[in-house]
Amino acid sequence: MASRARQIFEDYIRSSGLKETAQRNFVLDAFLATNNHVSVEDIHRIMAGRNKKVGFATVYRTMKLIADCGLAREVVFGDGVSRFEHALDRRHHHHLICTRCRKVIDFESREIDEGEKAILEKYRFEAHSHRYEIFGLCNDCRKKE
Amino acid sequence: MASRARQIFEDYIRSSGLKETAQRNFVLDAFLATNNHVSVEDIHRIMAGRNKKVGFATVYRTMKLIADCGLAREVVFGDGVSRFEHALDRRHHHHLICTRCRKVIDFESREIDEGEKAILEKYRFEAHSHRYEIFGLCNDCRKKE
DNA sequence: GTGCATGCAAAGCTTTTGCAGCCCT
DNA sequence: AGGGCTGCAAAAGCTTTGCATGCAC
Repeated sequence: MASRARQIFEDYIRSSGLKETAQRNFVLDAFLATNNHVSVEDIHRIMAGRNKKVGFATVYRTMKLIADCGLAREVVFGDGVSRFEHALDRRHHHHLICTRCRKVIDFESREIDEGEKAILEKYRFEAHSHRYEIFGLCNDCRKKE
Repeated sequence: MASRARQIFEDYIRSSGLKETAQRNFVLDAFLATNNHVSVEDIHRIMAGRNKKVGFATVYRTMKLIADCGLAREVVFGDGVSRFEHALDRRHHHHLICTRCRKVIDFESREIDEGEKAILEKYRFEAHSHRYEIFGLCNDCRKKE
């Protein structure tokens, strides 16, 4: 699947008249190597560990490309840092965020989706994107308390 | 109700060993005069219009106090600006945010609340706070399209 | 009188932008 | 050969902090 992602990225680069560069591929590989919710700093650190130093500006610029071609989705947890999660073959979901260990659990809920649908109809609102984030303690951290 | 808010603020100030100052009251009054979702800059502008100039730093510091005593709740819509909404006698709710006219509509949904409850049980997660934000076009802006 | 509060400016953070030099095509 | 790409540094925005002065108690 990583190779499929690379194919999508390459196609996007080509069809947009952009150029395939080593840096862009390093950033994509670093992102694909992660599981979830990485910040630009995370990506930068991963590459540094691989001796693939790329400037922060380039990481920012490349992550935008990766998001534009549908491989990543930007998520904002409200701590002033933007993060990216995988979007390829990934259904839309929401997040449980542990404020103690910083773990993020993805969830989906048919009931919540139905509730949203009802709200949108009630207010005749046309949704383009949405996010539902629940902050608190995960099960592991509750046990440790 | 504004007077009740002022009472709560005054009690909080006194019981914390802080000092009641003209600036703090100006900020509180400016906040109480608003309806919804104001940024620090909004507060500052309102006071400027009343010829009550207070430094930005003081507005930031005072809004934190107002939130600490339960009169305001901080909300983050992901555009890099913190905003505050009224919290006194205000049930928890979520937001529909029009990306065109920037209007914010509050909503509540029993169905969504139930869905959240089920998710929390499923993951044995202890929620401390949550937010559900739906971005898109409000009814007025849809008509104008 | 003491110590917190204020205001200004400076610093902090994350993210964006400008620009000279570099490299893909 | 040419124009996009990179990296550095500077800038931009929002928010916080340090510090001298001022004011509440």
